[in-house]
Amino acid sequence: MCGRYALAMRPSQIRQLFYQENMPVDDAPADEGEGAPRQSYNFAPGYNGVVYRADVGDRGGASSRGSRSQRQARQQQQQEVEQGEEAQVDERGKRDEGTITDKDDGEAVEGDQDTREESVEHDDEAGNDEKTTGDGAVRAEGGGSKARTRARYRLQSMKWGLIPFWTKRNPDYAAVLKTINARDDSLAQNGGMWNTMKKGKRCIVVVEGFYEWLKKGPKEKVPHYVKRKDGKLMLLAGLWDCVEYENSEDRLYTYTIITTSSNEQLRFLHDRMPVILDPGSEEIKTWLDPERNEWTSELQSLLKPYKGELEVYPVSKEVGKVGNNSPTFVIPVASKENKSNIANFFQSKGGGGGGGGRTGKVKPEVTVKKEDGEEEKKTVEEMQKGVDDGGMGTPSSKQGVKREVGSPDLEDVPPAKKKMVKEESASPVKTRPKISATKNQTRSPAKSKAKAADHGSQKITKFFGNSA
DNA sequence: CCAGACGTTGTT
DNA sequence: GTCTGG
DNA sequence: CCAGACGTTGTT
DNA sequence: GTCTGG
Repeated sequence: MCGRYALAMRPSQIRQLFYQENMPVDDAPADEGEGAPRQSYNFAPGYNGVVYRADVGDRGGASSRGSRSQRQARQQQQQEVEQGEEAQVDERGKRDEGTITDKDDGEAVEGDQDTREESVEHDDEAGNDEKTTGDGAVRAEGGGSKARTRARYRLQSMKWGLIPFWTKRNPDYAAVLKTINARDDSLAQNGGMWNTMKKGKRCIVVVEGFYEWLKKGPKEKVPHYVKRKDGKLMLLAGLWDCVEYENSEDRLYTYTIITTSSNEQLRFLHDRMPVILDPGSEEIKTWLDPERNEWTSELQSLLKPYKGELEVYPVSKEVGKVGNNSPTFVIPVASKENKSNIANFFQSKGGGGGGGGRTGKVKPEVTVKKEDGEEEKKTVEEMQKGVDDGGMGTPSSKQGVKREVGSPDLEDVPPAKKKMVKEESASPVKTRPKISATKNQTRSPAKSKAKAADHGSQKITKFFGNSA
């Protein structure tokens, strides 16, 4: 499902919005430069996106941390969890209380220093511009000398398509494509690829909205855009990891987006949707809590269909072509029932459609930017070619309301990045696979076991606040 | 013991 | 159809 | 996720 | 890295 989304905002702007939601950002990537997140209304797998996470260190997973004895202790805990999951939650909470300032989450004595130093170095490589303390904690604001420490949280640039830390060589594209999403029911199972990350490398993936293609026939697909009705950033539950290929010094950070069943509102469009969490909510705090190092039913229960209100409407087919990028991709396209959607949009925007149309009789015109820098002008009519219906989404398109984060800002179209990141690096790879043997088309044996998400919903609270 | 998978969506 | 690129 | 390419020999 | 299959 979630295989394409919109994120046109700069990290600095995202940081500001996080601040308003009382979500601390102790570090963030630079807006521009090598390794900076891509700003695009057509964000695709393989791009560098914006991820929010607790600063637990790159090795901050449940598996590869701590001394041998600590690990054994954890295994014991894990067995307990398997035996009696429900009862375990409470005990977990108690344990956490005692470890808030203890920094017991694994980074033991030795080798600790190295890890932290490296972590700081790589922050620079990833385009982060602020210095870090590297200790994964920070003084709470206004606490005076008695200030307690709280976990550090950071925005970070990472690549979409998770590559596990144990991976030896650069995986092919098909493999990466399979890890742009992680199923909630896969996380519910005990073993498997997600096992280490779900314990210690949970994150939030920052988007403005995502695209889904409605199948209207065997051949015809109509892209739809989905965003929050309240205009806030859409925060998706995710996992991240950091890999260092053999014979390489470089660390590669990647992420995946967790999917679950669709809610009622999106059912017409697709049967799956990303897990959406509300900004500033207790759920996000729980999901990112670095002190939770085991997978519990509490964490699993966060992965449920979204209960809040979304806005869904058909958009231009131009978005289908990767490399196209335009703010028009997130505005509704006219349907038979509502031919004037787009014209209304441009008029309400104050008559300047992106260097295109004037108000009045002139047809609205937009500019579609290719990633290589070329530009192409199109009238709205042209853009709607082939789009007939799509009425079910019922776009409301009231632009006047507040500042809608998901709405395009035509006066501030972020410059499309011209350079594709050349990854390959020092690795033979890709060479001459011309004659490849037939790929394995193994049928998926429908794993599941799907522990149906229970219905419990949590309320939004004040949040992270300064310390706890 | 070693070797190999591990992940998703969609479509039929 | 299958594979690659973004 | 979707779109688009997918092939060879020989000659200059 | 960890688990499964042979």
